[in-house]
Amino acid sequence: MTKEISRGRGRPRGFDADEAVATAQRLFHAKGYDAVSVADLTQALGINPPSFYAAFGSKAALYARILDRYAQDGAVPLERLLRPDRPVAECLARVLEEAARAYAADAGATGCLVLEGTRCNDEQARAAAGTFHVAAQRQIRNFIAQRHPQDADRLADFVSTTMAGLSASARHGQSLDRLLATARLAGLACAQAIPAEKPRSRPATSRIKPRSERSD
Amino acid sequence: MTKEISRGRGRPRGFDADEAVATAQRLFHAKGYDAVSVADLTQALGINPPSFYAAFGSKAALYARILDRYAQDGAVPLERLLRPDRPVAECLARVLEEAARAYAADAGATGCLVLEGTRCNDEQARAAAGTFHVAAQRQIRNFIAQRHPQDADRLADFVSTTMAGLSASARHGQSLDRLLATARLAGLACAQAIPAEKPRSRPATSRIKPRSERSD
DNA sequence: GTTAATTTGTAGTGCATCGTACATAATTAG
DNA sequence: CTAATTATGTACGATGCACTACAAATTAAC
Repeated sequence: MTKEISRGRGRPRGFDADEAVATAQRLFHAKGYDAVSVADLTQALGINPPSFYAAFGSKAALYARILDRYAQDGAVPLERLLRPDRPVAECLARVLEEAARAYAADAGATGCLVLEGTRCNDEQARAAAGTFHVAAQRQIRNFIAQRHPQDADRLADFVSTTMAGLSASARHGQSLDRLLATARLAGLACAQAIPAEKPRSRPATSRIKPRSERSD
Repeated sequence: MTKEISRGRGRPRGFDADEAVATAQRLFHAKGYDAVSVADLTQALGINPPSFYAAFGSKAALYARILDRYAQDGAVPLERLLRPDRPVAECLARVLEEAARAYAADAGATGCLVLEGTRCNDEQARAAAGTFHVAAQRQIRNFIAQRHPQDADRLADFVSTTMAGLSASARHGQSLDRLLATARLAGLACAQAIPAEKPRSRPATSRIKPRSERSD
């Protein structure tokens, strides 16, 4: 019903913008922001520079749009994993495990798009990625603080730093198995650091986590 | 006595090469390989491009020379920290702690020069940094394998990944205190992962580590 | 059909990059 | 003093970068 809203008067666009964003996301994720030139993008999209700038404004603006898309779809789904009805340590372990999976999911686009973006040399792109990064850090910190306020800072730092390490090691070519082993070891460290939630290191009920939310 | 060896016949060099390397190291460490242009270097050194290329060959060659210097002086001294006469877990914890200190030592040049160099966009520079990175990884792995061969792979991965995370978090602006807290938590995880070396989590002899090797 | 609006393709602008040609300066060997 | 050798300064080359001016093309509105 709302299909004709975007059908303005002029010449219709010769390519699909959403599809182009997905293609560009793959490129940015695979090579990093700096290593992708506008020429690379226009060639991959089969368009010319004026079409690119008319559609997306600039390379940095397209990148910001892609970060939004990534935070909703491809990233680690913090909202689903940080559950108030589960032990904090278990949730953090799941976050680290899912990060390992996400960062190794595509062999041609390893690591975290946001975390790697915080290292690029373009100021706008770096700021855009940084916004998502600090938002994720704060989300983790606030989740911990609700039940373990005294340990929130250092545990959130540990989780964030471990995620950054996982992203780096994924970029260095480590396999999913190796990343998962590291994530699980870090998850155990989280459990050890939380003092009195579950006195035993393993959950006494031996409840099996449902696999419905697994990404693979 | 060996001062005249380099005194060839021609016009003497108008600047000190070693001093220039140190200056360039600061620049590369502060801004990253890609963000430092030859113009930045020549300006910082007070020389012109021909002098730069005559002395160092190329930007990548100078960077390789700097990596050598860094591996000897500024990096985490693995040879001193991985001691056969101390528990493996204690040594790994020391490595992580010293990494945190080194990565936050200079507020204007945070992170690890090698680890950050593995992410740059120049193929030569990336390969040079990668060589030092894999050498350090193997050194850690071999150290663990001498006494705990079954846990060497996953523990070495955990330590390497944590160091990469510490470097990233240092670049993100985390203070030394926060990095140290993360490093210590990861160090405890190492101790937990090693099965039967020291059954208690704290060394029973309560032996105080000598401070002679501390860098600060 | 005419006009307004939007996209497209060609070509190019301005800028930064790494690296160099060439003449000149400064030093030593003979 | 002369010649050989090395470093320097000026200026430039070649390439890649993000981005755009402009006219032609394609559509909807009237």
